[in-house]
Amino acid sequence: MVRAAPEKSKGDATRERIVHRALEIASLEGLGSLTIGSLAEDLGLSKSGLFAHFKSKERLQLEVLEAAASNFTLEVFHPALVKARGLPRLRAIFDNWLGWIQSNQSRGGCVFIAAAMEWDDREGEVRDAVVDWMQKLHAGLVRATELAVQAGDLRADVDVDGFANDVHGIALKYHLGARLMRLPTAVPEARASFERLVQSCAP
Amino acid sequence: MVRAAPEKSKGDATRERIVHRALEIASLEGLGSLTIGSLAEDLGLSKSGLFAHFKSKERLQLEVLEAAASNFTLEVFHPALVKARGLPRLRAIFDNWLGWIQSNQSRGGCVFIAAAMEWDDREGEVRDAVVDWMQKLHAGLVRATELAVQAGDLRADVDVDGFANDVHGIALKYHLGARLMRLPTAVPEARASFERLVQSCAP
DNA sequence: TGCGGAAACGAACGATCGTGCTATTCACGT
DNA sequence: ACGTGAATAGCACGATCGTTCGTTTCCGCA
Repeated sequence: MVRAAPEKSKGDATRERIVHRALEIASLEGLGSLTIGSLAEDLGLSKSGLFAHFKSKERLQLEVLEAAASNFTLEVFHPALVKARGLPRLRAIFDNWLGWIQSNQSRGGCVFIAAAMEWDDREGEVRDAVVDWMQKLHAGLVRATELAVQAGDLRADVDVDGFANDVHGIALKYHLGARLMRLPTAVPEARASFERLVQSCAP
Repeated sequence: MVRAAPEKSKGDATRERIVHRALEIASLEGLGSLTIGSLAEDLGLSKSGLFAHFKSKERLQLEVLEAAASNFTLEVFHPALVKARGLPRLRAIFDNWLGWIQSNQSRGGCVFIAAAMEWDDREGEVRDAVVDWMQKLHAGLVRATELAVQAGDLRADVDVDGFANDVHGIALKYHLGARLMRLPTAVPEARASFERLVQSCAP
């Protein structure tokens, strides 16, 4: 039978469970180190039973990225929409982003950043998906920056693309400081960098 | 026999050859994806013959990082020493850094950045080595920034740690733009970010 | 209640992983 | 020139990788 929208069958439930756990592991060990065998054992499934849900490992990786992308917009962009257009919303996006990267629970860092470094010299659908998401992220940052300019929170002559790049750079450096270096000062340092950047663009 | 300094035996020569090629591959595929079998085949050696030089894969990875570190100081920091203390030297370091990341030859990006993302949630000597190098990199950037302050090129009240963080962030974002996104505009954008940062700290 | 298809399993495959052993080849000092 | 230790090769090991196939279990509808 061909179902239409909600997809609530038993298979879809475990499939969701698999992707959810796979995202956690991929965040910790990297999307490339994600292995079907250990993932199946971790979930109490058989290797072949898990594999049957996706016809290939690459498909699993792509669904993991898809889930991560939807989580990102849900945890970073959406909550910021309640803030007023302009600097408040921009700051909320940045703060949520820091929280997403740190993610005090078991999740380990932004899976896209790790995947971006892992796949930057490879080819294939995984790489394409990461590139695509990065473009959307950049577009989102640019849009928020433009609104801040329109709101008069930033000078009218700021390079919105450059501003988005700089914010992204601060987030990347924060990822290093918080996760690799495990610096307790990473959050205030990142916030300070952000505020300095905003200050330098203040009208 | 225990030799002292120059180490010119046959074994050391091939050992050097191995590490050199291993660094190239690790830059392209990632330090974790580096495999002894394919590396041996690539060099025309037997797997066991190559393995005998290092007693473990981890040791090989550590020597690769060591070689990368010495390359970095040789290509990024040392050439900048001919420039005058202050902003000229700082700018030279940044430019050399961009060149190191892009590295128009077969080498693929900064192996430390990739390793940093790959090992940020693992434990072991490789992680320790990456952390150690990152600290030294930060110290080098801070030192160059301090000299720029002393030279009067930057305001006396700038947060040198924060400045170093921001420069590092710009370089990280450039890595993404140049390698993953393959943007031809990555270099001028990174330079523009750097100049904006300097401008915002000008006396 | 029974039936049909979806879902999960068990076993096996070829390949490759890192790592030990032993044997062979080579370079070099006496 | 020879003998010796370093350097490399050959082979095998257990483990694990992604993937396939055939079977079994289970859910949901008639």
